[in-house]
Amino acid sequence: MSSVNQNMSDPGQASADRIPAAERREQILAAASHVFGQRGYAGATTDQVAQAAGISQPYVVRMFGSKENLFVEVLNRARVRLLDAFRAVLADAAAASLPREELVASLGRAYADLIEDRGIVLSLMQGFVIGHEPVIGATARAGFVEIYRLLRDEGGFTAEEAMSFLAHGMLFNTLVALRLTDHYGEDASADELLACTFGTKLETVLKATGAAE
Amino acid sequence: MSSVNQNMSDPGQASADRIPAAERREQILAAASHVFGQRGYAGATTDQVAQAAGISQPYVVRMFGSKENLFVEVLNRARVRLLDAFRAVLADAAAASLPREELVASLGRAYADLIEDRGIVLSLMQGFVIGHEPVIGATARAGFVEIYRLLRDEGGFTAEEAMSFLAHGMLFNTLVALRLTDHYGEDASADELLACTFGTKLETVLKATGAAE
DNA sequence: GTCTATAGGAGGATAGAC
DNA sequence: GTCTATCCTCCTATAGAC
Repeated sequence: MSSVNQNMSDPGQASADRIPAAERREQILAAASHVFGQRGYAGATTDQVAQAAGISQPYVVRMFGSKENLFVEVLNRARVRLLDAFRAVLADAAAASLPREELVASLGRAYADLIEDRGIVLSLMQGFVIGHEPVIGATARAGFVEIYRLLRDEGGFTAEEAMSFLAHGMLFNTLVALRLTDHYGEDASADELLACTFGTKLETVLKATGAAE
Repeated sequence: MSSVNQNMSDPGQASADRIPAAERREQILAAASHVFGQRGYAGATTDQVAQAAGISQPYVVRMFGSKENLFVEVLNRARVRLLDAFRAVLADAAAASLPREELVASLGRAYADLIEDRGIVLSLMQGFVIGHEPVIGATARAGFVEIYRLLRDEGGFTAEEAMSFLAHGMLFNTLVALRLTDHYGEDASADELLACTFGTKLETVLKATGAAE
């Protein structure tokens, strides 16, 4: 959240807040994931992203060309993170030749762990919900189908299994986006739903979503 | 979509486009459901709602006080429609003392039929995704929990059953919001997922989502 | 690589006539 | 009940200096 700059292993000019573009880019994407995840594409402003990243608004636009393009890159980053996490689980599962049920549970836990960075899951969800936008919509659709395909092809899921897995993922996303997790303990029905949805990962999720402002 | 006015049973001035407030209100809410469902709360403008309703932008604001308030009313209207549809199914099921599995299927079909007016389902989804907004978020949370409670209390679902039912509903919403339904036939994986998710209601959904612009 | 200044355009809301 | 005119804020994007 702060704009402190640590001692770079990269030599050259040691002072001044000049950071290599690649690193700055990642900083901005991380900040943007957070902001877009929270307020949605239309609801977020490039200035909010800039402030979260500790830089000026025009620089955000300068670096990504446009707000739309920035959001597309946020979606791509989130998709890659998700696919990587799932592929890691699949590799482990193949090595240990886990039974199918165990695999589903492992993938579910990996998904829940992704919420460590709430921006990932939420910005994806914000992308899913604006399929109407030509560029963003196409990106979101392609990403969604790619995840389905991963489960079917690399995970060996049946259509039914993959569908149900995704369904629970969408409920997961919705409960986080709704911020029901932030209101844990206020309503018995809601608590029951949260407990049932998140299972053993309830604590993880509550902690991750409660931490951020 | 048109602003034609039919012969009112209500007497008084027969000409001029003056419509009783209650009816106008419903017109605006229907238009707003459509627009908000499509573009989200922040992405939609009161002027788009006005044009969809065939009236002037200031009149929309005048009648509902603010854009935020209009959206809250859209959410309330959608929630009531959904709860009514579910209660109708539950009443029938009780009368026929259907087995649990049949009940779940019936509720699923009722939900799919709601998509006849895509705005209902989509504006709800757009509400769920901005839990961050103080007023709208609280409304959306309360509505979501109310649906869960209906399934548990009036439907006799276990927590697990209700959770899974909601999960599939969220996937349903997501696929419609993503507009994957508008791209049916373009990708084999996507088609498989759509077929698996919507089942016998696939045709209904494709027709309903394909019709609107 | 990063900032300040600012153009230019929407969009929500209000005033007030009819 | 409904419109036109309009204010004022906010926001994306560009220009150009350092």
